Amino acid sequence: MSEQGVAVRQGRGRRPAAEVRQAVLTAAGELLFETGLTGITFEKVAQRAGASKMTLYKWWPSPGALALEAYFAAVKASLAFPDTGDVERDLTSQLHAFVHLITEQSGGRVIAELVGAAQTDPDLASAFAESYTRPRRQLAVDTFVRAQERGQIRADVDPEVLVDQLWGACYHRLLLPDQPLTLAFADALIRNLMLGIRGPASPHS
Amino acid sequence: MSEQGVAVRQGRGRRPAAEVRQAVLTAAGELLFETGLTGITFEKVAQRAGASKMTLYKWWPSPGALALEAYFAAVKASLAFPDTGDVERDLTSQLHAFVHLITEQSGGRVIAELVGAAQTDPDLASAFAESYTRPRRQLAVDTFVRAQERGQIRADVDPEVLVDQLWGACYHRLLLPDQPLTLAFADALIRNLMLGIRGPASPHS
DNA sequence: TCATTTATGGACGATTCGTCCACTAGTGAC
DNA sequence: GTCACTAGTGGACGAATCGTCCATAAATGA
Repeated sequence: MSEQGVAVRQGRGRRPAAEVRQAVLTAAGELLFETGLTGITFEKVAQRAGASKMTLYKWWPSPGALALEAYFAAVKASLAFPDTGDVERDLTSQLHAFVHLITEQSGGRVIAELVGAAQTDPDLASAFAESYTRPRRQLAVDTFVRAQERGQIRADVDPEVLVDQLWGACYHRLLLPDQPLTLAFADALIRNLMLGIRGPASPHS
Repeated sequence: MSEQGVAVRQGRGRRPAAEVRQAVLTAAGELLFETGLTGITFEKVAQRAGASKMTLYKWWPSPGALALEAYFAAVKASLAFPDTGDVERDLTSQLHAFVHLITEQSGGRVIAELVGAAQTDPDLASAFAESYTRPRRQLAVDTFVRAQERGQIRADVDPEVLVDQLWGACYHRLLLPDQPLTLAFADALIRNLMLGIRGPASPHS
């Protein structure tokens, strides 16, 4: 564990690349959780890491890219999905874990700010899609496909749509907050999809 | 970049407040759709509107707040929901309209950038929630409540959750793009919820 | 050992930001 | 209609930040 605060380093000349890289990522991660994405500038990170600004400009295309890498280096986001053979159970535990992640302290705020910054930074957007959105979607889709093969979910349902109706709904409450993001909400999401919401008076198709 | 749209105005002294306000909102709206939210700074807007920077600082707390107001002034977002007595039809037409809005040219980009900026600007966030998120959610919830009274949707379903599973899913594809945001997607959202996705081998009844 | 590579501290111009000023035209009371 | 008050205008200013560029010196690898 690194010391919180500014790492003052004296001396000119070269430092081992691996050492610098680690110091920069650590400093960026600390700043990210302390001050949010706004606190991430090459200048501040370089100062805290005891590194030269020029080095950061050389290694990362933008502060956002650095923040993204620092975030993943810091949380080592566990992407593992359970597979017990029961979709509903697997989805519940996975969604609960997700809700915990983005509800706890700065976890959700950091993700929200990264998503937010990606809206005006194409490079960050593609980096985020590549290293976060796409792999996570794929794991969820795989879960649905397995459930379809087991007959637990109708075969004519598009798994990609389900991802948006479960995780997307959670992101909605994170990014456009109005209603609370709770475990009960996650349960309701799954229940609505599994059982359907149609009432007795609804016209059949 | 060209000088298109710059309103050159000469003369010192005072101008009527209403005139200035209109000029500022118009200029901000143009800039918003031309260059995105990034193009909205007090300096640039003031120059284009032929207004003084100080006036803008006096009237709006931040460029984001100005952009938000300019956006609504520009699009006069129609919030009207149809009510034909058939939920599924009403939801479909409303979701289609929404998909059109955020799919067409800059409409979606502007909203995405506003939501994005709100992640790091608390003032903009609350303004956005107040004038956009909350009223829109309410209208959707009202639709669901009416449907429940008609027996078209089960009474034990939380309308707020449905909002996230329909509109939230669309925002998900807008803000964390990976899969296309189409009318067919909107239809699939509604179908999944109305019918349910459970297959014959699902362990729960 | 020694030539090469590369990070360091520091400094630089350019840009943008928020504030302040003197000036003057619009506004409203009388 | 007059006149004092209000409020927007152009311009300028310091502060802060950005991206870039040095000369220097430590690490690297042959």
